[in-house]
Amino acid sequence: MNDLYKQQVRKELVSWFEEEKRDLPWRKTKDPYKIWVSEVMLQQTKVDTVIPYYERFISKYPSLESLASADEEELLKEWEGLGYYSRARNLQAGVKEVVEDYGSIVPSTRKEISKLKGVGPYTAGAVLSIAYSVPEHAVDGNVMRVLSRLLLIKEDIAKPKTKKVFEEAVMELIDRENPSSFNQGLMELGAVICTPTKPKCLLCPVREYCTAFFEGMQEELPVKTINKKTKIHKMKAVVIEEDGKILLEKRPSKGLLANMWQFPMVELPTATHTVEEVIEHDYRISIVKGKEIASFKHIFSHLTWEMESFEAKLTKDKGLPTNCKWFTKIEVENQPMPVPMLKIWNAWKERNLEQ
DNA sequence: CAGCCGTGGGC
DNA sequence: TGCCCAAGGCT
Repeated sequence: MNDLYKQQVRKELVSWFEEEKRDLPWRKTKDPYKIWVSEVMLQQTKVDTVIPYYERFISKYPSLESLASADEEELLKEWEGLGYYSRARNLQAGVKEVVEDYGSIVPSTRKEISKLKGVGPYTAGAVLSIAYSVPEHAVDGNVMRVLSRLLLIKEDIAKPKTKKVFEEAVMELIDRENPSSFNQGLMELGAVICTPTKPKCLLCPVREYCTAFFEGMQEELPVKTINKKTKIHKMKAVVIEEDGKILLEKRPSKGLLANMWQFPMVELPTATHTVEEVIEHDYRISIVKGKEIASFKHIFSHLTWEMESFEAKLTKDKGLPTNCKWFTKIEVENQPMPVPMLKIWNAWKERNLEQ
């Protein structure tokens, strides 16, 4: 990259971004806290999905202090449906660190901000450049795709080691006068023009500087390996109503769907045992299975639940585990539940509470 | 480093 | 339908 090339790319990218950028809620502010919230929500999540969550979240937690003192269950409820729920807990933990250790001022150096829980290399660079105009790299999937094409970088972006190549490229190319628009410009370009398939090269502001376009290779880049099949888990859940209350179980604080609530659920890999038997063993209750509620497949990033759910009647209670609790139907609505549980709950309500 | 961690949408 | 994809971080 010679100096003239870099200057031209910066100029075209920044001016394109400032003229064409989408009107998004988090682009109305430079508040480091709000930028931080948006960046965490946007991790592996589409803009259109994030918008309503962001609006509700900032409305409920407008400041570092308000989030720091938030109730964790309420926080998770705000996050319900967004996925990757540990993001919410890590965000709050990071915010608490800022309030307690940094006088409620989000740190403005990579070294300091990177110490915060949930703030990795990307989020650090994004907050620094967007909120503080610090010329730091913010390399995500978009940036790797755009730069792999612009600079004809053929290394496998699935390998963690490769990210360093792109971070170094950004540090060389970045507009030090306007790192905010430069970094966002790269991501915006990746989102609307330099898309994974069928990139809109004829609309691209840096087309004439793009090596892959010159070579006609834009569709072949970036190089990315990987794809593993998800393992199937056969899950059976039961909705148990007793004296107008519903039995829920809180999941462990680590691992899949941490701290979320669910209906009592067991995995039956083989047909060796019945649902009733395994429920009795795991929950120390006896039940009689009733009508089926909903059956569906729920695909996570690395595993699949083949769900079946049933109504059930309680016949004996030998002392529930401490993570189980009875809730009124109103209270059930206020517990943070993952999407597959919401599906069951909605199907159950439709049958039992309407007319 | 590799595996884990959600969800919804596009083709 | 099946697979890929998205503004990643943690362990």
